[in-house]
Amino acid sequence: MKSKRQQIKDHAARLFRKRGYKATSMRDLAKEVGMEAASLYNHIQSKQELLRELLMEMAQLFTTGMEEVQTSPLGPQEKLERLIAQYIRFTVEHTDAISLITSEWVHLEGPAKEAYTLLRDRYEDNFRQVLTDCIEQGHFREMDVGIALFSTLSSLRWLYSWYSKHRDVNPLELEKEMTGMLLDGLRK
Amino acid sequence: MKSKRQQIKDHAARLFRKRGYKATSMRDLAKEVGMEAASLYNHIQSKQELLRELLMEMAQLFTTGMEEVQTSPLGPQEKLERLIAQYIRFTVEHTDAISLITSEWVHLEGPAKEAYTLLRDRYEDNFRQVLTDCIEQGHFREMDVGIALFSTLSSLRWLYSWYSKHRDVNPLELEKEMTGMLLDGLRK
DNA sequence: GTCTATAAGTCGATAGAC
DNA sequence: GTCTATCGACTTATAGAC
Repeated sequence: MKSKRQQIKDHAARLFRKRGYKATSMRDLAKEVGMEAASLYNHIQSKQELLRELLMEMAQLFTTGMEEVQTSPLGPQEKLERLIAQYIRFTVEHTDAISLITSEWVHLEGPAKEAYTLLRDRYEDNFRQVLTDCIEQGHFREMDVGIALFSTLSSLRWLYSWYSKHRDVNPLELEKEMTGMLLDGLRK
Repeated sequence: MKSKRQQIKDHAARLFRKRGYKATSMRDLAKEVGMEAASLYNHIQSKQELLRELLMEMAQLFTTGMEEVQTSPLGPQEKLERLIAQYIRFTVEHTDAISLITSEWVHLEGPAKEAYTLLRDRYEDNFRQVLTDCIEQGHFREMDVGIALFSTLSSLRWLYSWYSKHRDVNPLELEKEMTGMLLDGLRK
């Protein structure tokens, strides 16, 4: 049985994804949970706290995941494949909360915003390093690493919007298709 | 010399991109333009009108662009390359307004929302058909067209966020890199 | 722990002087 | 065409009864 606090967070993640943080009122959220807006405050401190916790939990997920891959004895190409598979798994398991890391983080206030962007930038730096290693090993084309990183992460970041409309797809099949797309492109 | 109305729209596009439609107040916008909020209403009807016009202009741009490609005598692969190049050109020329088509369209109200999503869905259907033709011609791998479409458009849709931080890049170089990424992937 | 009532502030938009 | 002043609705959050 989920705590009422967790139920509120789950509904908040879903509403923030569908309408955005600013366009979701505490009255909207309360209605979804099945109580009055004032009652929410017996379980949470503020609307901002909901956004902060949801985003920080996802940032922590990615940080831990990156550490696991980085400390593994795998080669760069296997690390990249592992990172892609990991991103897809996170998206399947936390579709609503994952969606917030793409756009809603801009509504973080105070020190939380800096803490969040620090973790995000660190993740991207590590991801970029894996791509650089892949190129240096000679298995990947000589390319602009910045564009390759942006293009790869864009596909992964927007997977949630596709997945939320195709929840029936087999995650393993999705992983195979996405990895093929990113590594080998569209062309035969 | 740009009309004051156009100046307001340009500033609105930039603020909507940076903070989002809901988080941008008419007082914010007025300050950027250099007047009081009430004075904006001598040039525009409403905040919603700003979003509607910005989005509909972009939708029209893509609709016309797709018609040009579809009625051309090119083969499917050349059509795809043309569509990618076109998307990149639109992003370079209208970075702020283009950004809105990715996420801010959800804040459209009334019939405009349906009119917008109709144009968007039609564009995506045509794009999907080009991909399908590419596969049937045998030049492309056998793959899930839905995932290929989503992945390709994700990279293109998020180009604006990368480009707004790298305005110095040569658009032709960008086009070459992006096309290579999408068609041939990361791997050599 | 949930409710009603409300505080305190912001929002989009308008009225009317100049 | 720009301003000041303001309306009415909506916002997050709190106070206090039960």
